[in-house]
Formats: sequence, structure tokens, C-alpha cells
Amino acid sequence: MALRLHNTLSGKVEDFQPLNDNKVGIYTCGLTVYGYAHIGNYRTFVFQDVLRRYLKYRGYEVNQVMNLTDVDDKTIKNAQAAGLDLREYTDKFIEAFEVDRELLNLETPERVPRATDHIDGMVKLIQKLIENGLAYSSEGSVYFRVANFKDYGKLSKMDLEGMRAGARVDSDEYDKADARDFVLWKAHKEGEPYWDTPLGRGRPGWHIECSVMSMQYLGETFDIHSGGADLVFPHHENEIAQSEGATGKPFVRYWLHAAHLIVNGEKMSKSLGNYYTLRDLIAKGFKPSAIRYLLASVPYRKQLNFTFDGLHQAQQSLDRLRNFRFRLRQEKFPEGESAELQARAQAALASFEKALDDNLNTAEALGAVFDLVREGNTAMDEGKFRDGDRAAFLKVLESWDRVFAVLEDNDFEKLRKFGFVKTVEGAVTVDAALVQDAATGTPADESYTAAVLAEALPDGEIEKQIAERNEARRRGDFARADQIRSQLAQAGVILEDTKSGTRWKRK
RNA sequence: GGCGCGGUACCCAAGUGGUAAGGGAGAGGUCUGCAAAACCUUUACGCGUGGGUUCGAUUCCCACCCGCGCCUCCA
Repeated sequence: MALRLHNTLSGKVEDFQPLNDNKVGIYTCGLTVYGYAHIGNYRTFVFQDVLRRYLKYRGYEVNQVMNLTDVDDKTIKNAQAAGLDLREYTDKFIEAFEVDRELLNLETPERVPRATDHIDGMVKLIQKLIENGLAYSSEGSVYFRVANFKDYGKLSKMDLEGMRAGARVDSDEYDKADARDFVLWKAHKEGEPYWDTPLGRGRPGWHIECSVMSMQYLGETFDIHSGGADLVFPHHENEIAQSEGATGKPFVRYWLHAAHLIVNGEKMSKSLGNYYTLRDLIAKGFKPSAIRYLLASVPYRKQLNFTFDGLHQAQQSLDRLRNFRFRLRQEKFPEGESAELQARAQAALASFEKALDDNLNTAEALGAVFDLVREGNTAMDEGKFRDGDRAAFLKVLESWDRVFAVLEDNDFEKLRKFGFVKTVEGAVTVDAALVQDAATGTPADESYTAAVLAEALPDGEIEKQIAERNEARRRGDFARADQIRSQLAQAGVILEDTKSGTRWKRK
């Protein structure tokens, strides 16, 4: 069965067929780097990563471009407020974004170009639009003449006449001939960064960078373009106008849009106090892998209601999967293999692929793997599981995780690597500066939960205590054994006695 | 007002014209020195409301109610 994806352009789920054999060109709208990215951004980025990973899983050769918009009103304003040069300011948040991406296991796209490195290309594209009669200058700025592009509105299904009638008063001080027109190049204003170009001194408008960078790296027509639902209009609509207006060719074949994340049923916003960056959640003790799991578990076209309860549930679900993998790897089973279980593993893999083929139905894909987990655990409990079944089951988990990328429990390593937590004299400290939400200036919650504190105990120390406890158990000194177990529990380490020995995990 | 998405158990959530996946949480049980993990049982006679089509609808059609998003800041 073929991969099917919902195309915003047609409003339908379509069979996916790349332009060139098995090569797929994808442009994913990245971040405007005016501050730390928030979890709403990451909902979209996780979706894009799942898409990317599944395309690879399906054998496609992926060429992904993710832009960084490092010049716009907000970046300029925030840089000025911070007393930094625009480049210095955006460098800082690009770096933070890279850290976040690694924490969330987002694969690095083939290219991550910055808008300000492509000014020349923007100028050329704008000149081409002027030549084609689709753009005009006014007071040193250049605007796109929407009325001259007949397909305008085809992506967002906007009613052009309605737009004209209902257009808001343009608060911008630039002069446009028509309220619907949008700016391609902004004339220089005192105190703002600028580039001297054949178009005059100024800076680019918001949408042009995406047209330029996508076509430069992926060609004038490419396969997939994606982003958050809010970008359908005006951003992507304008990109189509700019690109097709210049080339006369279809710009993008499949447009994919992720529904928004809301928090406790409300739109996330700073004024409501429900605005979270990844760092905010880390500061509250949540694991990046659990955050990724939550963001990936709801199919991308469905609005995701983020709650702390939901995040907790995600962590619990993830633990179940990890427990199963642990058992699969560690437990001893009789020789041989079970034809029935082998068939079940095959069926689970097929269900998983069928679910993702269906417009990336991650919730259903999750169901497929949990079914197998239960069946595997049952077989083990009943003594029906065979050593030869191990590989087949592990393969399903590994296949699943090639797309979900959450099973590896290495959150602490990463948090330590980036300095979010440090071990000082046996205790964990949190780097307050790093987990601070710079956008709001609010200091992060300094009380780390046991989830992260637990990570501080070195493995060797934990194992030493387990050995001591097991010795006590052998002596029948259960009081001592329970004391050790509860001490470890307080430090966030959970012990589990199994037939093949005591295992432990960090909570 | 226009365009769009959605309303499924305590929470998250899949899904089909033929009688409701999966996860979390709760309760009871098995196992365990006790736990944990795991397993079993249990929690929607019902899928926003009202009509309609049909032998039969949660699934199709119509109307209505509610939530959310977009309508040039926004992933």
C-alpha cells in the first residue's frame, strides 16, 4: 500500500508520488528566531520529523530544507531590546534551537539556511516579479500586486473580493496600492538593519525568503512543503504567488499543515500564562522524550490539547514500552521459536505501516505496537515465548522507533551534555540561566522533580546498593532490604525483582 | 460574517454502514517475603443534539448546539 497524505491544496488525502523516482524534496517552515521556540512550534517540528523519518523508512531519499527566518519585525525589535546586533541575537537563538532539536531527537535536515544569507536571491526573484508585472515599487518598498496573480487564494480558499471588502486598515506605514498586496521589500527605516541592493536600501518582507530558499535548494517545483496551520494564509499563499508568479511553474505538489497545539483548551499565549518553551518543561522535570512522545502521539491534523496530565500519561505510556523492550532484551527464554508469535510480530509491523501510510496516523500506529506488547508479555508470563522470538519482537520495536524515536532513555545524558543539569558533589543542580525563559524573563521553577534528580546517582552506586539489598534478602533481613529500596526510591530509582535478577530504572 | 478542523468512557485517543482499537487513571484479582513490572477481570447498551436515508448508523445526508483555529504578528 502506498503512502497517502492530506494535501491542503486539494483538501483531500492523496497518494504520494514524488516527482523524481524515490527522491523527495521537502521544505519545512522552520523558526523565526526572535526567541526560544515554544511547544506549539515543536508540535509542528515533531510532525515534520515523523514525516521525514517515515519517508526514509519507506525507502525514499529525503532532501529536507528547513529555513531560519532571522530578519523580521520581531527579531529586529528583540535584538534592539537586548542591545545586540541582529546577527548576534539570532545566532544565540539558533544555537538554542539546535539544542532543543537534539533534545527532542529531531533529525537535522539536509540544509538549514538562513534568510539573511539569501538576500541576493531575494532581490533577483523580486526583480523577476517586477519584470512579470506582478510587483511594483512605492516609496522605496516593493509590493506584490495580488490582483495580477489569478491563482491567488487557491491554497487557503480565500475569497479575494471578501478580503478586499473586509480588509483591515493596514497599520503598516508602508504604502500599498491595494490592501491585499503584500510587501516583498521594505524600504529602510532609521535604526533598522538594512542591505544596499539594486532595489534600494532596505530589508526583505516576510514571505520572500521561503520562495527563494526552497527553489534554490529543491528546484522550481518540488514535492512537499509543510508548516503549521496558521501559515496557510498568508504565508504559504504568498509563497505560491511569489514563486509561481516568477517561474510560471507549479511551486509545490503536496502542502501539509499541522493543526495547532492548544493548552488546557485555550490558545497558548504569554498573557494567559500558558506559554511554554521546551526549557520551561525541562525545568518542571519532564523528560524531552516524553514530550516528543506526546507531541507525536496525536495525529498531526488533529488539534492537540497540551496538559501536564497528558504529559504525565505520555511518560507512563513510554515507560510501558521501555519496560517491554527491557524484558525482551534481558529475560531468558527457552530455545526455539513460536510460529504463532512470529506471525504476530509480522502482523504488528504490517499494522504499524498501514497506519502511517494512512496520512501518518500515529495514534493507530501506537495501537499496533501496544497490542504486540501485551501479547508478548502474556506469552512470556505463560512461558510460551521462545528465544527465537526475541529478534522478531525487537525488530518491531526498532522499526516503530525509527519513526517515533523515543525508546532510547538518554534524556539525562543530553541534559547534562548541554548543561541543563550538573552533578556537584553527588547532588544535581540545575543551571537556572539555561532553563530560564528569556522571552518572558521569568525565572524557571527551580524545584526539579525526582525524575531528573534521580539521574544524579551514578550507576555504580545504584548497583552497589542493589547488591547489598540482595545480600540482605538472602539473609532474610527484609527490613534492611526494604530500607535500601525505599532510600533508592526517594532518590528516584525504582527497583524491580524478577526471576532473572533485580533490575532498576530511574523514574 | 467568511473559510476550515473537531466534539467517542474519569483523562488522552483510533475507527468502521453491521453493532465501539490502544494508552493513562481507578477498582478487584494472580504473581511477589513485601513491592515493582507483567497478566486477568472491570469502567461508553454508547460515539454533541434533533431529524432523515437504510434491514441496520457512531460511521452517509440535513439542521442545530458547543469548542478551537485562520481571515495579513503567529508553528
